Amino acid sequence: MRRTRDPIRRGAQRGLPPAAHAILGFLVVEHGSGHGYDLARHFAAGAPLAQVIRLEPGMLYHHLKRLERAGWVAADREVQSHRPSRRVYAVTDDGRSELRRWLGEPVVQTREIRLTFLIKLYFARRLDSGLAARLIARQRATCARLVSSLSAQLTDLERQGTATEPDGQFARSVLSLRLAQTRAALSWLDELATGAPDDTAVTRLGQC
Amino acid sequence: MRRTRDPIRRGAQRGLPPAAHAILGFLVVEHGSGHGYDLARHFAAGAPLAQVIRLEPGMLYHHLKRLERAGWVAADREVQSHRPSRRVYAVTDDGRSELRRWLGEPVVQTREIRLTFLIKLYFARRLDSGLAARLIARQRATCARLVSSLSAQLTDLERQGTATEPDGQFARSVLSLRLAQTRAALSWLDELATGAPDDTAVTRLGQC
DNA sequence: GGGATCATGTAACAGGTTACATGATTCA
DNA sequence: TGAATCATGTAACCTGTTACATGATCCC
Repeated sequence: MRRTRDPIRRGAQRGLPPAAHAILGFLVVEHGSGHGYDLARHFAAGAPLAQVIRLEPGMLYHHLKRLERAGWVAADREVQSHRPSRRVYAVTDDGRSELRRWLGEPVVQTREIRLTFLIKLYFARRLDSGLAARLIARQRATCARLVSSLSAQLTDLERQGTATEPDGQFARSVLSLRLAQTRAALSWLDELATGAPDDTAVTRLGQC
Repeated sequence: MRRTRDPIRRGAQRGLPPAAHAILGFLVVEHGSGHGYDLARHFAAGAPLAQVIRLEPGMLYHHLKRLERAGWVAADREVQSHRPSRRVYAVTDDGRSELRRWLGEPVVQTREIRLTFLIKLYFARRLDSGLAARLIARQRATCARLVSSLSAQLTDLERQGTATEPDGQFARSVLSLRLAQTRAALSWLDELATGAPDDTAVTRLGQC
């Protein structure tokens, strides 16, 4: 007897992935609507976001369908003479407020800075410099809390004196890597906020 | 719009993922053989590698099958009285040399340090301290090259003077984040090699 | 008697990568 | 005449996550 599984969507609870939000972002930047082929250019080699996220046409069209299902965009078929007809997607009010919410929210983990945070930064800067400043400030606070927490954990580990045993040594290495990466992110965020050159930020790292 | 296509990739056998190598590593550490249930303990909460990689039983058994298909382990059914019979996997000679090869190879990208490199470090230290020293040295060299390359790119960007335009500013931010993260990894690797405390390494960052 | 432990898996779902299908039109 | 552009997808194949199936024995 096969039991049907409780169809509560685990995936729907999580928000859509950063790629979907990037699509939403480009639609808003381009006056609120656009079609797949046109959007693909923003992810092709040479485009600024291409250094951060890769998005093949297949996935692009997939995300557009998902955005439509979520009610953040509305599709309309546009027939052209001498050209294949296209699906034009327009951002809805829900889509706009979702993008705004997402752009203001910092990422929780340091490793997400490389992808998700950079995408947020790109659109926040293009759409609203105040929002960008707020995003950077909140991300800074999140990273600073993480640095405190990691420092405390590292101190605890050293107080336990297990750092000389192999497993303790490894645990210490893991924490110290995380700490180093998060501190680097923190000083990079300071740089973003002030526009100061790189060397200044590196020097500042020694003081924190 | 041109889409660059790489037709060679199809049949090219990618290596097994870091999780599979971690399993191989534990088998070697535990005298060359073991079974799934036992291996699962090394990935359960509280185990040292659990801070780095998460591996549910389902994936663990999946990887064991793949290791067997690759010829790196050989399975044998062991019947026990009073206990369910188990599949005991023994590492083959091919498996041993593959592990050794993998453990000596540095990771190419900075983001792989958080997962793949830490796993390599864990097993290299447990199996052969000379191998660990070599791994760290080679990873250091790889990161140092990356730092040079990223610095050069950043300098180029600034020489072009596009850093004031929105897209140029973004490209600069992306590069400077990568540079900061790779520099942090580099000084962490120095720490690993010397065993110096964290503060020393942070100070040293200002000099490089 | 009931939960924890031993032991190995499968099913369904989620998400991404790579290659290719389709077919018109425009341009060198 | 054939390559590139316009435009939207599908198919096959990976990896990974979560939950559950199965059934014994050990410990309280």
